[in-house]
Amino acid sequence: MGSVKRLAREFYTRDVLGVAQELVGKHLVVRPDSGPPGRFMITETEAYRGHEDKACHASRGRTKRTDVMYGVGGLVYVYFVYGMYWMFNVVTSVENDPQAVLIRGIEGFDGPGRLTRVIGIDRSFYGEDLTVSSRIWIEDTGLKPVIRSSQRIGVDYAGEYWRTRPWRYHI
DNA sequence: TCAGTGATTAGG
DNA sequence: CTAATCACTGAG
Repeated sequence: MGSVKRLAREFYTRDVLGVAQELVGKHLVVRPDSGPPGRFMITETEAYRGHEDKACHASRGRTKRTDVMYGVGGLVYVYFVYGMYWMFNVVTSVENDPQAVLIRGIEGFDGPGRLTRVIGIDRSFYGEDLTVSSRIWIEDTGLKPVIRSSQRIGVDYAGEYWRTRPWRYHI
């Protein structure tokens, strides 16, 4: 699936703070089993930055769930939470530096659990490679929206310092 | 404000 | 094996 606008490896193998900001305004493309691909502009993201970040799942080490975060940037990290919701994340940085961007909103659908339901992302996307997959990828749009930042949502457990990092980015 | 819902994880 | 936790959502 060779779209010329598909983001390549170099986009993802950078620090998560830059990638999270630049993903806002890009197009997430998801291909259902049959029919045309769905395109959704990313409107909100959050950065989770490796072992030291107490809000990041990888701060408690490498487990079956977090394994993909230790892979190369551009892989998909999906996990299930609260018994109902799939969370969709994009792995960033190089191998063994477990960073990821949580996609929190797409145009028309705010909320990380809502959007995965709408666009049909589930466990089967775990480990998918956005740079080569025919099911899911991200495209450049040329847009550079004005971004605002704020504290991350739902990470009160991480303690004062990590809870207050302004690593949520949105239009 | 708060219940629902079940995978994941740490601990015995 | 058990029990606590959880990067959430929608109803009231």
